[in-house]
Amino acid sequence: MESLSPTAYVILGMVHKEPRSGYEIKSIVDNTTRFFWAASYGQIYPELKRLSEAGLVVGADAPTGGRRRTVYEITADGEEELVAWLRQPPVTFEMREEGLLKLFFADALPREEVPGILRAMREHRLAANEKLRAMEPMAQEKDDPFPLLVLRGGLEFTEWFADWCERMEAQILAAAAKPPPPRKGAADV
Amino acid sequence: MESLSPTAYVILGMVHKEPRSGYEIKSIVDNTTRFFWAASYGQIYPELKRLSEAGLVVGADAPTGGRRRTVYEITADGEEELVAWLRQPPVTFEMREEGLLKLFFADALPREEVPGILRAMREHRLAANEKLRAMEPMAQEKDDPFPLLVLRGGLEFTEWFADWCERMEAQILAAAAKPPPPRKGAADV
DNA sequence: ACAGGCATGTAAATAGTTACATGATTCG
DNA sequence: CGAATCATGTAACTATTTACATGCCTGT
Repeated sequence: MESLSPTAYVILGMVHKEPRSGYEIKSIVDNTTRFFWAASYGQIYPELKRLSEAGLVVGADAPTGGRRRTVYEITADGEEELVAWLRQPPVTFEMREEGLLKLFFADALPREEVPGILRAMREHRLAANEKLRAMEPMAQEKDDPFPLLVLRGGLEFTEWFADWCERMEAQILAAAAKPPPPRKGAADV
Repeated sequence: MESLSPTAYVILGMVHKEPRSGYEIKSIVDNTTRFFWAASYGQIYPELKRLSEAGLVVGADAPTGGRRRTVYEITADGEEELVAWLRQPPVTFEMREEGLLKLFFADALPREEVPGILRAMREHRLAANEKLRAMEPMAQEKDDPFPLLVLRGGLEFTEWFADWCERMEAQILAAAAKPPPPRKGAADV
């Protein structure tokens, strides 16, 4: 059998506890794992079909009124596949942070514009923090402790990051205000 | 003009200070921005061609011995484009962390196997931290302070994350050792 | 009646990685 | 001489997003 795409495991994990529809999976992902693993309809529906063909999930008609709806349940094979994956040491770690990239190249910008980058980054992290905070009550209700643990990691991370932005902004501001130490290129002796 | 791909800006930023070859750009990216913005040959060479056609960079033959080599220099238009981009508020923030995903689904695993996930995550962060540390002297030599600032952010981040993993592992271990509080599903009255 | 949410799906585009082909130079 | 590194480039593949099409149901 072909090896599964990373998104396949998100789906297997999401249908592990109870059968769910593609739509439900998407909305749960958007409210939980999206901060460290996103998935779109364009991935979810085709992947459900593939998983179903591979016998790792089974779909069942579960219409709401006259609205057609298919919920997918994990099979024994799917369960096995999920657990085998969970046992593999995690490898993928990727980050794409446009703010850090801009900061990295900030020398190309007039100094007084640099703090704005950090301010914008900080605001993004604070906004993310609030979204996570809003989810906390939901996660607390469940008897599964791990989503809550991960969520709190997210809270701590966004707080650390926002704080770092603040400190770096202050540092740059302080450096700009103080006597300019030996500067770029020219020997200003 | 078509809007540029995100990777295009990495390239513009990389050739901003001095002309560089595609090969050099790749190796600098691999040693610096890759932690928050990676790029492969498959992106860099075609993108250099596009940027060149758009007049944002100009290529010049600069062979090393008999080995053909093209270095690209940024043009006034390219400079303008880069600065305009730097002034836009950053938007992209993405993370894909297989470890957190596994932790999120860890309820599907026997409890005693969960700390292993955190241990593996921690080791990855510590390894990344060491790589960053090895780069610090290089960054310190330059007169541009921003790459160093970003690098130190990376150091702090990896340290925070490694520490979080350690604390969470301890917490899980402690919870497992202590009297098991009301547990999953069954009412064990 | 209409907005908004539920629900499934696909087409097209964009992004990005991996692997390979090719060939020169340098260093041990 | 052979390995590593410098150097450019492409083809094939995988991943992922965006936007759209379709249609039902619920609440106002």
